[in-house]
Amino acid sequence: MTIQESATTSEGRPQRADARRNHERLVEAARELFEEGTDTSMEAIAKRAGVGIGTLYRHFPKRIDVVEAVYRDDVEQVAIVAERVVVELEPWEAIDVFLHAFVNYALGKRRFLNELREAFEKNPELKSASRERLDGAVRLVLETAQRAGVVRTDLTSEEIYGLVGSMCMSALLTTEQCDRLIGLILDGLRVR
Amino acid sequence: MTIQESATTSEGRPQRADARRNHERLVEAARELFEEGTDTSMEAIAKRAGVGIGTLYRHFPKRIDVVEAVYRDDVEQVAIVAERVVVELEPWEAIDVFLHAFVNYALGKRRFLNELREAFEKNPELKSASRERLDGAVRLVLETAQRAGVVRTDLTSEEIYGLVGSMCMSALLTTEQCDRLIGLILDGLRVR
Amino acid sequence: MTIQESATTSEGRPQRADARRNHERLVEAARELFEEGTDTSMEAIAKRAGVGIGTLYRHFPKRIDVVEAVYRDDVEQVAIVAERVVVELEPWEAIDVFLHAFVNYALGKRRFLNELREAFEKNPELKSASRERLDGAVRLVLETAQRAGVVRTDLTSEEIYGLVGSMCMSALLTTEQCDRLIGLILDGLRVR
Amino acid sequence: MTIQESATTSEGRPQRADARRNHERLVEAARELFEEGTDTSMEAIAKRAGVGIGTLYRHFPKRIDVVEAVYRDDVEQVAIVAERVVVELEPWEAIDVFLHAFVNYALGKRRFLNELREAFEKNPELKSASRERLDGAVRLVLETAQRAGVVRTDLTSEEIYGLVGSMCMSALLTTEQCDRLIGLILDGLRVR
DNA sequence: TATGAATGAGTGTTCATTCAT
DNA sequence: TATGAATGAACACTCATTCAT
Repeated sequence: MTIQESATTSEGRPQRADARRNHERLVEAARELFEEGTDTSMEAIAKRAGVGIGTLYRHFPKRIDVVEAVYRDDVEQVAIVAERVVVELEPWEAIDVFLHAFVNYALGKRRFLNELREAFEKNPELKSASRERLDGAVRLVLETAQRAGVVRTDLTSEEIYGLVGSMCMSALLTTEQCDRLIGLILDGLRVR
Repeated sequence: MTIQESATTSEGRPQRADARRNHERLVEAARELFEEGTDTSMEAIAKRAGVGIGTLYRHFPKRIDVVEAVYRDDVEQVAIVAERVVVELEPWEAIDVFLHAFVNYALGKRRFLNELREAFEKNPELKSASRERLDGAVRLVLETAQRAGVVRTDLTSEEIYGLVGSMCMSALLTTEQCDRLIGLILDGLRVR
Repeated sequence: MTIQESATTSEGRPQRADARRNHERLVEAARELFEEGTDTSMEAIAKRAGVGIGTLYRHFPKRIDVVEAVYRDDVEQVAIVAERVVVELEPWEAIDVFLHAFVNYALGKRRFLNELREAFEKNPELKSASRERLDGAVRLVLETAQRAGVVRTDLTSEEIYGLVGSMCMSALLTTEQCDRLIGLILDGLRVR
Repeated sequence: MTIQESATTSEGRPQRADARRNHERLVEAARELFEEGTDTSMEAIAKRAGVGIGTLYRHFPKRIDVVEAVYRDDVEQVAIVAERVVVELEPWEAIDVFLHAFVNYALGKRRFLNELREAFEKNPELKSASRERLDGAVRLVLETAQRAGVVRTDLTSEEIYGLVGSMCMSALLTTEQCDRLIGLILDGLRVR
């Protein structure tokens, strides 16, 4: 499901098949553990990925590099969903499905926020790049719906993204409350 | 600004002046460090408060007790601001000032979220109690403005609270963006 | 049951009734906690005795002073039992009752051994004095029985005392095994 | 002197030469410190073994695991002595040498008792297994001597073991007294 | 190259002891 | 005098990171 599936990359990322395999496994393992929230040590990540701690460090020299890799992959996956719903579903259905997917997805990041903030501070490029990618995804879905006349036009993707995304991050709302609020937002968006 | 200023409390909180002083200092030190986000060890809190580590532990036997104390105090302060603006300012000004105060305030909690979530899990009473207090504060301001006819009546305090509060928690929004979004929300609330 | 019941002591021990009362309470509380074995902090002792930690330190400036006081009191109590059985019971019954009492008593000291050893090292007088007192007690019972012709005469009190006392201290024997072994020893002692 | 000298073990103990070396060093260091009795912190054990604290924890995740390892090794060594004297010495000499060795050995455990008791409570298997091993060792020596007709036959290994072993544990007996008492016991055992 | 053993600074927490009230 | 608040050294234990095999 990830996007970097080519065997070689310009920046010299893993060539050998097993190395690439390990890279993916590690990101996946880290994602799962970050979502579970507890005991996310480097050791635990390596173990869950089924490799030695040394191998983890070969791929990601610092802990924060793991955080960054997970987040880049996360963003990529959301963007891919956007691209998919736009071509596969009706405009309104697309935005409905996308927002709920986005919410469900984002909810898994709650425990990950402090690490993420740190990653942003150390590497501002990460923030701007993923920001753009996410904005693009939301805009893609939103503007398609707006062009089809099913969604209000006085809202920017950034505003939607800000409200929805941040809402999901709150420690104060339950999953159910988030879903209900999304319903409210969708109601507000719809042209009747 | 805190509310418990009487020399004795019914629940048996510290009576001795120096003990009360230390208690306040510790909460204050903890709040500052939680806002700064990094290096929030018990040692650091005690040091910033200017007391020995043992004193910190006498007041708060577990780390999570510090988190809880800071949060309770936080909630109290927000509620107090609500009560103050309602009597001191015009209805619309009150809601405007309150929401911006709330936002500025909540922004300081960003780094504090994971700890807070853990505290909620360990002590559900903390969540419900502070939830009620906050809801009450927001409702006080909102309903006053609604009765004065300056704010739409089709919104509940809970919705306001949910949107605003969670927005502030996002790692993805800058302080400036939050302030701008608050402006948008206020615009949406106003009866014109 | 303790022996120092006079209101004044040559060495300047507590004069005031409440102080003496506290002293006794503290020793009693400490004994109970040492037997239970866990969490025998100075704080816990003071609490169980119903006094403040400061009061504990007024009576016993160092932790080891509590250990010493408990042990002196222990020895005294055993000696008193010896003196009592000798006058109140038949010779054989006396030794039988005494040894079982001694065993039951000594079993409570198991968790106390390391502290005791330390006390001996810091204050050799404690060891020799209590040693003498205990030896005297055992000898009193033993020799009375020997003179009455119901117990073998080729054993010294020291040997009895060594075997029985140390047996009780073992981590390796259960209470039941200790009782059984005492039976064996009594069998061996008896003149038939 | 230890028994596990093969490079690999069935249960997955450390394979790497340096790891095995460290394991042994750590047990040895811990034994020495437990015998000395004071200041037996994990830090002190690691230091004495010449490794970092992390290495100690890699080998023994909890303090009690060190206690257990030391005790298992202790028991093993005593058993090995028994097996050796039985084949290398005359029956009476064997029992004489063995008991004195046992005593000297056990005396080193005095300061170790409370830790040991805790280990027994947490892991009853430890108690039963080592108990069996020790009983077997004593029985081996005793029965060999009994079959050779040099020792009384009306004593079980358990009784010997109970008396001798526990005697050594006493805080109240000096090393010399223990040796003397062993002499007495040997006298009592001998068939004349 | 992959592995996992080694490292040690850092963390939460305890507790004997001191001292202000 | 009795109280309990304050102190800080010490402890068991964790984990990111380095390095030998």
